[in-house]
Amino acid sequence: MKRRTGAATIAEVAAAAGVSPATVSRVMNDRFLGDASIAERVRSVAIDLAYSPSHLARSLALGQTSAIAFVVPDLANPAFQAMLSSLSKAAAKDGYRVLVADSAESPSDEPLLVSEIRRRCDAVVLCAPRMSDAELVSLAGSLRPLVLINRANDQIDAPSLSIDYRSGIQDLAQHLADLGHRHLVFIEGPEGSASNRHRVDGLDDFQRRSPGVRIDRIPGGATSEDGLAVAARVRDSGATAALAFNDLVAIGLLNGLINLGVRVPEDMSVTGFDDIPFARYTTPPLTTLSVPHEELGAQAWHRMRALVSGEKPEPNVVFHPRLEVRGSTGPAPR
Amino acid sequence: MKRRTGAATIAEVAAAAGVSPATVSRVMNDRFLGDASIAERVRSVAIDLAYSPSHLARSLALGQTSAIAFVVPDLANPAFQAMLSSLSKAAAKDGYRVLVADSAESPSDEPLLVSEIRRRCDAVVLCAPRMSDAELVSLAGSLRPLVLINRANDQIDAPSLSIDYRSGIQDLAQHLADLGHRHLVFIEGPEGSASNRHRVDGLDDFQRRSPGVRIDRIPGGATSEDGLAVAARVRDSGATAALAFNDLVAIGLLNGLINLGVRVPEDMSVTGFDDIPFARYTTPPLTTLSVPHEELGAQAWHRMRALVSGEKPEPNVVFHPRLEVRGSTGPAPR
DNA sequence: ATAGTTCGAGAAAGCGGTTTCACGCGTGGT
DNA sequence: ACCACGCGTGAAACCGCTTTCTCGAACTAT
Repeated sequence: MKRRTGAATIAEVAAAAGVSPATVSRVMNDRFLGDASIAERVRSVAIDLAYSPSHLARSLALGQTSAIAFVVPDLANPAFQAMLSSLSKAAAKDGYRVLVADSAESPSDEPLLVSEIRRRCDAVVLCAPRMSDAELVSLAGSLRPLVLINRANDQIDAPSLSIDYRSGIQDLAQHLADLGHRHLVFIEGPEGSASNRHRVDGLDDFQRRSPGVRIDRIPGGATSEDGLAVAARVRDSGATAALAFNDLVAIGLLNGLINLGVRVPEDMSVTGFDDIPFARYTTPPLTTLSVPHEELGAQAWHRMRALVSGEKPEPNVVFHPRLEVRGSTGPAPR
Repeated sequence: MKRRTGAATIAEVAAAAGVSPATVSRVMNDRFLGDASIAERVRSVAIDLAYSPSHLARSLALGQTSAIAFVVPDLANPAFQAMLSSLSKAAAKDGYRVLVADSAESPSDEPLLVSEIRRRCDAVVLCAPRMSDAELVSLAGSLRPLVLINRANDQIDAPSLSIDYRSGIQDLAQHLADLGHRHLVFIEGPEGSASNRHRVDGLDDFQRRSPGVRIDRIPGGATSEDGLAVAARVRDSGATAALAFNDLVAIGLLNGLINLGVRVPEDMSVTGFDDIPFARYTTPPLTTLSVPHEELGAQAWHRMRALVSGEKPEPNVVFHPRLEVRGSTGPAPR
C-alpha cells in the first residue's frame, strides 16, 4: 500500500529503542511497570524521532475517538454559536473535541448528515433538529449516545435539555398585554421547526386565556434578513406590538421599521427571543427572553460525559427563559 | 479485547452474503466489476444488517480522515464564528468535516493544543494564533498541510490569508483626522497578539505622516467587557475619538461611554474593526472596517482543498478591509 | 484438444496502535 | 537442589477496513 505519512510509528520507536512495540505502548500510556531505565530510553527515542501516537490507530484499537459531534440547523446563529463555544470548552477539559455540522443547506438530508457525522465520533449532540418527530425517533437508536437540545421527546431515551418556549412566549405576550397592547403579531420561524411550533402553541394558550387580545401571525424565518423583509407587513398589520421568532429576526425587523419611519417603541413594540449578546446593544435595546445558551452547552457536555462513561446522566432539564425588559417595548400607543 | 460496539462489521456482512470482505469493500465503494447479482446480494445484506463502514477503520486504511481542524483564539468572537461557519459549509461540500478548538483558556499551551488536534485530522487551519513567531515557525513543519489566516509569515511555506490591519487602521485614523480629530486613543487588543501589533504599527505609520495628530494607547483586550472596562479611562484621556481593537471592544466601549453620559459621536467618536453582523445595529451604528470573514473561511477551504489533493494552492491574498462609515463617528467637538 | 489470455473473487498483508497471553527468568520456601 | 511463584517483557491477535497479489475458471486462438 505504501502510503507512509512520514511520521514515526510505534514499531520504529520500538526498533530504535531495542524493545517491543508493546513496551513502547505501555510507556507512552504510563502503564509501564518495569525497569525505569527502559522507560527512559523509550521516552528519549520517542522524542528524538518526534514520535507521537496516531490518534486514528489508537482510536481504532481503543474503540473510541474522544470526539463528539454537534449538529445545528444554522451555525451562523449566535445562539447556536454560544452553545458551541461552551460545549467545546467543556468537552476540551475532558480531552474531547467537537466536530461541527450545519444542516442549514438542505434540511431534508439532515438525517443523513447526522448519521454520517455520528459514525466519525463517539456521540452526538443534536441541537434543535429540523427533522420530523418520526425521523428523529427512528434515528435516535442508531445515534446513541445522544443528547438532545431543544427537542424533548418522550419516545426517545436520551438526555434532553430544553427551553420552555411555550411559557416563555407567553411571558412576552403578557408583558405586552400589561403594557396595554391588544393586537399583537407574531413573526413565525422556519416552517416545520419544532421551536416555532412551541411558540405558536404558547401564543394559542395565551390567547385562550386573554380573550381581549388578538394575535396575528406572519410567516418569517430565523434570520435578520427575514425580519427586515417583513417590516412593511408588520407595520401594516394594524398590530401595536410584534413578537419576533428570535433576536436575529427582531433585530432585522427593528431596523426595517426604523427605515420605514416607524418609531420603536412609541409606535410599535418589538420583542425578540434568545437574548443573544448583542440584544442589549441594539437601538433601542431589545426586550427579549434570556436563554442561557452557555449553560445549555455546558450541561449538554455534562450529560454526554455521563453517557459515554456509562454513568447515569443527570435528569433532563427544562430551562425557563427569563424576561428581559429593555427599551424596545413600551406602552401601547394612544 | 472483546469490545464489540454492536455495529455490524464488514466481515459479518461478508459472511452473511457468502462472499469475502474484499468483495463487500468493493461493492460499498462502487469498485466492484463482477457479477451484478453478487453486488445486489451484498447490498441487500448490508441493509438488513444496518451495516455502515467504520469511518475510523476506513480512515486508518486509507490514511486520511476527511476532517480538518480549525483553531481560533476565541470561539465566542463573531468574527471567528463567521469564518467557522463558512469554512465548515465549504468543507462539507467536499465531504470534509471540521473539528474546532478554542485556545482562549490558556494561550500558553496553544502549540500543544494545535499539535494534538492536528494528529486527529488531515490538516489544520490556524486562525490568528497568539503564539510567538518562533513557536509558529518551528511548529509549522509538523502541522502541514496548513493554512494560515491572519498571520502571514514568509518563513512558513503554507498558504496564508490575511487582512491588512496595518493599512486598515490607518484608513480609520484618516477618517477621524478628516473629521477634525487631533487626539485619538487606541484601545489595544490582547497582549502579544500579532493583529494588535499590526494595528499599532499602522498607527505609528500614520502618526509619522500626520504630525498634527496625537495617538495614545490604552491596554484593552478583545471582548465587550474589555471595552466596557476602559470607558472611563477613554473619557478621561482627553482624546476626541477612540479606535477600538475590534467591534466587540467598540460595542462595550460604546455602551460604557453612554452609561457615563458621554454622547457618541457628539462628544466622542468611536470606531471598531471587523464589521461583525451587529455592528450596523448598535446605537449609534458603528463605524468600522469591513472584513470579509465569510470570504476568508471559504478561501481557506479552497486553499486547503488544493493542499490536500496535492495541487498548487492559489496565491496568498491580503484582504484590504473596507471603511464602513456609520453613525459612531462625527466631527470633532468644538 | 491444448496453450495463452482475461477476468472475477478471495487470501492475506497492511494501516498503527492496544492488550492478552505465554514465556523465561530470578527468588523463596522446603 | 527442586518446584512454585511472581514479575517483566515480547509475540501475536485484534480493532475494521482497503488493496495488492494470486489463483482458478472461463474464454479465445491455434
